[in-house]
Amino acid sequence: MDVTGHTSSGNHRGPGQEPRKAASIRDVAEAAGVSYQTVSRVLNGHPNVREVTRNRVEAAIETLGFRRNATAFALASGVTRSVTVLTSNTTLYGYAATLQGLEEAASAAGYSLGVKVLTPEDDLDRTISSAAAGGGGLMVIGFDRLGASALRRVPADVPCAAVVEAPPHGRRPPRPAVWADDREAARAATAYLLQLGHQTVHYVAIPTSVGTRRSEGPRAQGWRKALEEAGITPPEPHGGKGWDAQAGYDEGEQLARDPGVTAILCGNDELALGVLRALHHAGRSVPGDVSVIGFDDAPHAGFVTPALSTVRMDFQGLGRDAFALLRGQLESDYQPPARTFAGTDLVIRESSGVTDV
Amino acid sequence: MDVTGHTSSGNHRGPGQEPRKAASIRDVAEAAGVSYQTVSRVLNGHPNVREVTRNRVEAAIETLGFRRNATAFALASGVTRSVTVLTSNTTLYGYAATLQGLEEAASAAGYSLGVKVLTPEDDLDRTISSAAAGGGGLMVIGFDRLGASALRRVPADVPCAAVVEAPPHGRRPPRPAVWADDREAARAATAYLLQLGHQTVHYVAIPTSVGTRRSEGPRAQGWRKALEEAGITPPEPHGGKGWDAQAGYDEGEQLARDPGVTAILCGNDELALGVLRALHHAGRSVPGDVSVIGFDDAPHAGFVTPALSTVRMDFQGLGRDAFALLRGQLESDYQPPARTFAGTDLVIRESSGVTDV
DNA sequence: GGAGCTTGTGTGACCGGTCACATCCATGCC
DNA sequence: GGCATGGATGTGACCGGTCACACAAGCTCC
Repeated sequence: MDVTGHTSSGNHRGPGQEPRKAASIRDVAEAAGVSYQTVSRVLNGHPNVREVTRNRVEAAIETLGFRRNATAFALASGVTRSVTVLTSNTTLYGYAATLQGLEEAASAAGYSLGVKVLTPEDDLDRTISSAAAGGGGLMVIGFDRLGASALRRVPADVPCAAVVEAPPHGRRPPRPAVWADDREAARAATAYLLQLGHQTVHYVAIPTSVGTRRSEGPRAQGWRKALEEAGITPPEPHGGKGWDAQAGYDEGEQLARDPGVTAILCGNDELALGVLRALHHAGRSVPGDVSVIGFDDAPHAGFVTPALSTVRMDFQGLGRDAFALLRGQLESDYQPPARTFAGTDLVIRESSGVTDV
Repeated sequence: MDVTGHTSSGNHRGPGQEPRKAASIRDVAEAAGVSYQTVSRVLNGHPNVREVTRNRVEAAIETLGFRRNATAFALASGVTRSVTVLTSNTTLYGYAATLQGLEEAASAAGYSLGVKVLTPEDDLDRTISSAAAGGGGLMVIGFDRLGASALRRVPADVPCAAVVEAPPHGRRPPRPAVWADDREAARAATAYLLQLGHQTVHYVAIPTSVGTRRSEGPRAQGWRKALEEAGITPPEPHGGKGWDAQAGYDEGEQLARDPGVTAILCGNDELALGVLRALHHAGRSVPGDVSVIGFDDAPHAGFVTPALSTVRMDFQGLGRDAFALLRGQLESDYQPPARTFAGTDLVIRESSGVTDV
């Protein structure tokens, strides 16, 4: 079945009507019989305008359908109130949720939000430069290599804040940034699985922002640390090439073949879903034969069967905090809250349990 | 477990360095020993500039770290090349995918993209007005009531295009718009279920952009039509209050209690996931006892168990086409492609099957 | 050798707002 | 009555670019 859709592309402009230019404050001024400066005063709510004058101007604004030109305003006043988000992805849950937090915060502060999706093909420097030319600040979602390298390339004179993967101990990101402690979260999740009685825990990695080895991301580090603390030699991590369920399925097929695999930590819930599916196909029950824990707590995680145990992340909080950090650079009198955001949270559902072995 | 995160908010400005203003073309001109106009010519690749002069200017641009002020450019040239998307949601699959298509198209055409999330609380007219003040066009995602009413309120002189629910037969949306024929898609999906041997098909609705009755959306209409064509009186539709899995679960619990329910069409995949979960809890097997079909083909639909049969929608194509429609209004010499986009596609996986009855 | 064209470059006005300052007028006060 | 005060309004410059046009120098051509 392939049903074609429709498009309605009517030119919704009357036949005789000219696409006449938008009214400026001077047009309004003329219509109201005042100077353009008075119109400006009315627009900005300046107190020293007589009641009658104000009314006359407001009437003129109404009849002419005047809207203040934001471009001219920005140029003349030097106030931009806009930020652009640089991200390599907008649909994956972690990114989308961060973006949402960013948007909420920006909107609440009266900022407009631009979004620029980074692709490996385009010239990063050019992209950044044109995004920065807008005048406002830059926000970078640096969960992956593309985002991280974009962050590194932002010129020093451009206001910028980022949300990133937890940086290696003692190392600071190139710009003001916020992050969640997913290293510790991964450690705790792994420790929990060991405590359940599993001999070891396998890891299916997400791509990471740092290095090329898939074992280097903070989640992988936390997993490794938990194993080492328990005196277990970490097995070779899987994955690291993709974020989606298909990637998880591919890795899951391999893992399912190994009877020694009884516990799997996944870098995100999509991967976990794929792993779950592969285990199901291989006839291995979850959590009976294998425990699986995801990461991020995507909206559907609790509704698949078996319901996915996972680590909840406060992506929206991350977005909000990162925006506050940027705002602190943009407005000299704004003090970004120093609070650390709400952290991570291990949520146990059905996909993890005591091993049968 | 509650691990707090960190924020690194260092002021990455050296102690002695002034936050000195960005260089303008006149600064560059002075540094290169030419007039500002010559700098402008170099920036715009004007041919009539001597090789040596060009090099000198480019060197000055490099040393001063000059970036052309996009605001001033927009004001002076009258070219904006930016569009703002008005949407009530950014994370739900259909919205996110549409947004992605929009962004791709905008980016490819050299436009920057703004996003403004609509909430029931904020003043629509004010929001629209401030979004339109940017100068560029407006794109509205009108899948729901909020989006649809925003679309209706966009002033006639503001360039605008939308992606909407399929409008009622013969009716046109208030602005140039694109849509998928989900009415027909729902009809086909329902007909397929009937053909499998089900006596009737129940419907769990998504909220819709039109009217208040949950039966009025195009998907509901298609479902109803298929039943009527088969001489079956449509049962009362369920849902219509939410988009997410929890809403689906709530409706699924009710449906699970009714042994007469053997086939369920859901307004989206999230709802279907919730329904699946509720059926599972009630001990009714899918597709053995009940067939379930979703809508949208979200990324995880194929990886849940049982894999979800669903209707694939080309949201990205919708986004691209809507952008082309807007671009046609913004650039007088740009002719939007008249092609109808790729349509919907019923994808059968595991959650639908022949009834046991 | 000057008219006429092309090439390279500079000047002034303008886009649509804001800001600093000047002006006009009505008060209040001594 | 003279003067400081302050409210209401207007004027000119400016933000950082672009555009239209002027103009000088070099070249061709008759």
